[in-house]
Amino acid sequence: MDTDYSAVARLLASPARSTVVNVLMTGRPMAAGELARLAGISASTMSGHLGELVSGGLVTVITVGRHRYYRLANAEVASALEALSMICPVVPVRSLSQASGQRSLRTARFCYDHLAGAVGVALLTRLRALGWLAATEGTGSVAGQDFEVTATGEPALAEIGIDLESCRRMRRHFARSCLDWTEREGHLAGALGAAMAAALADQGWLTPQRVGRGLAVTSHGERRLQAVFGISGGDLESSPPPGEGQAHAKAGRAPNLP
Amino acid sequence: MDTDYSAVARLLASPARSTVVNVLMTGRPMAAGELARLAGISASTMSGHLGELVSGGLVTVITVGRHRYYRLANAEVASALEALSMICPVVPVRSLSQASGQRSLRTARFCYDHLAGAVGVALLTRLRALGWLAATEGTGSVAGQDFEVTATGEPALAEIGIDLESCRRMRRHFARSCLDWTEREGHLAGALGAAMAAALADQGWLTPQRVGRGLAVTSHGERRLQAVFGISGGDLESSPPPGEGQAHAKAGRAPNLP
DNA sequence: GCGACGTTTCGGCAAATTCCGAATGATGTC
DNA sequence: GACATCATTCGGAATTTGCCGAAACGTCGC
Repeated sequence: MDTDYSAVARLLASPARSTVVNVLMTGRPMAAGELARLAGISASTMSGHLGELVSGGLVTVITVGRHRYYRLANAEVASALEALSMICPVVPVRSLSQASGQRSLRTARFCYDHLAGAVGVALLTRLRALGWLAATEGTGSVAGQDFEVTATGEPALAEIGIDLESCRRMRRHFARSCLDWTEREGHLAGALGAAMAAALADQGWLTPQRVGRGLAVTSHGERRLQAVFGISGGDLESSPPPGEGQAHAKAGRAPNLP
Repeated sequence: MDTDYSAVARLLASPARSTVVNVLMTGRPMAAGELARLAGISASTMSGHLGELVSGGLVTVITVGRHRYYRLANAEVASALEALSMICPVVPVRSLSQASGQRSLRTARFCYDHLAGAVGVALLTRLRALGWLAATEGTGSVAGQDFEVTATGEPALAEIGIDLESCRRMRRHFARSCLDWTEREGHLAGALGAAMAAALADQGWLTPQRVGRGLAVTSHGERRLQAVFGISGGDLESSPPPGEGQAHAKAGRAPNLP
């Protein structure tokens, strides 16, 4: 009944392994050698780290020929890492591109395999406002809400290249909101979220930053987001200024001290 | 622009420090010596651990006489720990009380200083349904929603011993939903959430388990929850069966492999 | 089959971590 | 003021961890 954080935390405690999961947060599977190069350590050392991450359940591996591709084990791991990142320092990789990188991370990024950040949040908001997506019966829940595509949404989503049928066939939630840890609102996750992220990236609306997992909206994407969803540039200014957290609760309930 | 998980994770990686934050998740400030006893290590060793947790920003300390009481630094830390706990193993402390402890943790528990679990979720749901609480303007957000007490809610909450004025005076969010990691829905956080948790515990509706941070609903509490909020016992059966996570996303988007 | 390449396993070294007991500070009690 | 209590700092021992290079294993291309 007690939670033991130490086993999972130990895996993240090494800078090398921390770099690995950080890179894998992009959603892109990565080969062992490439991860070694990115972390700046030898291939043999990285192999040991990856073995630990796999046996710890944080990462899975698929073998393709002589390569072995690693990725995060599941959405729960990605979700936990997102939450953890809110109390972790952000390391200044390049003082030059740092500011722009930070900004792009808040604007748009991959969360495991779907879209997070201001774009992800705006997208879900608009999809609901446009009536393309409707919440399923549910419990009037505030988070983790499931959605279904409406009759109007069906052709509209097909228009932008989403294959709804293959989404439904997948053995995962079809569409559900996922708490966004920078925007503090929901963004679209599940099979549909992954498909939309893939479609938007594929059609050049978004382009990955050279470093990190941030995404930038292309000028083409800006026009299309406005035309298709009615999302203007102003919607992508991330709402809460950085450093203003969920609750400064220092003045919490008075403890019953002796 | 990269997140460095290692610094924070290193702090949680030791079983002793993991025990500390786990205990502090109850919201109760704890003295250094008591924490040492709970973790089964010497006072001097614990003192070193606590120093690291404080300088790492996870924990704060207040000095009262010759005692020093430690607590989690803020709601963000508690939130991150909640999320992390979803991918952490649960350690069987006592094989006897384990099952009942697990259950009580899903039914009700403290999340930092407010109420989480099925009770916390049911409470927020009912407060909205009864019209005592209304979402503020906001952005039609799915999570992290802020709330205000309505004209009908005002006297009703006063009835059960909530001092709304002192809640409003606090330098923290008045009322806001916080994602519940076992129920996957929102529960009531913020100053009002803390006040309600304190009131319910104070009036004997809930009673803390001997071990861990779980809470049990007393039979008196069961009657009162029904009478005041219309929450029946059935509402407190936690909805998603354990082990059924947010998204089994193994069949994620096909990676663009070579 | 042969060499090139990506990856993992093994042995060993350097550094960090964890822990304790003894000593020191600070505070409340008599 | 003397003493007990709570907490911290210091020094040192046992253990774990992170890292590398060398060697072994599989797969690909010729």
